[in-house]
Amino acid sequence: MKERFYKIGEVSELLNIEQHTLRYLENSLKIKIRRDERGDRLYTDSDIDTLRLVLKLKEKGLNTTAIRLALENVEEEPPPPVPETVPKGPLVNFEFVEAVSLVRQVSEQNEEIIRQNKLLEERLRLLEEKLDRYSRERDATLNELIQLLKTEGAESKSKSWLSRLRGK
Amino acid sequence: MKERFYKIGEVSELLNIEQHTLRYLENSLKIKIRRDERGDRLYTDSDIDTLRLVLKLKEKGLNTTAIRLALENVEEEPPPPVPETVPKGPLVNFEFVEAVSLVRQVSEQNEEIIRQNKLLEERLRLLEEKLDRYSRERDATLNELIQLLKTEGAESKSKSWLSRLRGK
DNA sequence: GTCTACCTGATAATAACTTATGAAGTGGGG
DNA sequence: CCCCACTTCATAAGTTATTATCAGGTAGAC
Repeated sequence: MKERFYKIGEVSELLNIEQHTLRYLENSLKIKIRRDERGDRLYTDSDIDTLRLVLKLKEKGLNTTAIRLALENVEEEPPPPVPETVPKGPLVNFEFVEAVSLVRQVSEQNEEIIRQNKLLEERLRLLEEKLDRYSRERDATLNELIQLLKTEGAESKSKSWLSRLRGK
Repeated sequence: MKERFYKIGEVSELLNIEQHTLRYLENSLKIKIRRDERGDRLYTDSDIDTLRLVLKLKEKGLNTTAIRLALENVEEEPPPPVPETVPKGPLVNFEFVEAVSLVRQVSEQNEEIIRQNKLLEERLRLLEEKLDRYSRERDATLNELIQLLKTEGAESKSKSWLSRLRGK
């Protein structure tokens, strides 16, 4: 648990970065580094990890702003596994929180609409089926009628089918 | 469901960006924009949304790479329903970028739902029309038939209407 | 006292990124 | 035929970001 501190010279060698670059990063990224009584920087292992990350992101081509943003969302979040509710970090990350909650909200609405759509869809399907059945029935009925007319009509037995029709 | 397309000139005015800047963004961000037969760019509403987002991120100071990253996490998965929980960080806990991408995702989903809704509505309208037509037709036909049966059938002049029916 | 390792602030030199312009060409309309 | 609104490719110009250097200082070690 003994915290180990590195001076800028060591870090510089360790990470192969010029000291002035380290100072530059510290400023531009607004990274806070401890100081001793004399004002000399004291880098912790964690700081070095952060720097390694920064270097990686830089390689990827992210600019200072993006890296700073990324760090903001990292620094304080390693402990909590998956934050059930909207993450904290209220100090810096107002917009982030906002975005997340917005997403939640919209997502919920979306789900609701999707549910309703499903219901609608089902109703629609039933209706279509019904209509289909109806039209088929109608065809059948008419065909039947026509058949009757053709056969029985030819025999002049009009009475019979007429009454049958009326009976219905 | 009618997709509306904008030419670069319109988009330029709409978003207040020079056309060459739009082309630059397209290249640097590797955004894909549809073209017509002549090669002219056709921007969809979704494209414009994307551009708005890009502009916002630019204002925040993110560089091309960062924005591209943010967009990438989005473009890929439009179909997946609603992410139940906010996904965990991939490479580096880059939650902000993810949030942004989530927003895009969700709003895309939103559009999709709206599209589906419109489709459903259209189907419903067609069905109603169809149903109307059918029932009117059916009534008409049956009435006609019944009329025939009542009048002519009663006079035993089956031949005449039967042949008429056959003539049809 | 001189070295070494650090600090700050300012400035210079580069590199990278964005935006603006120009040239040359296409196709639709009036 | 010319104008308009596009296209591409290339290049210039303008901005920012990053890296390097220099100057002037402090404190501990030998």
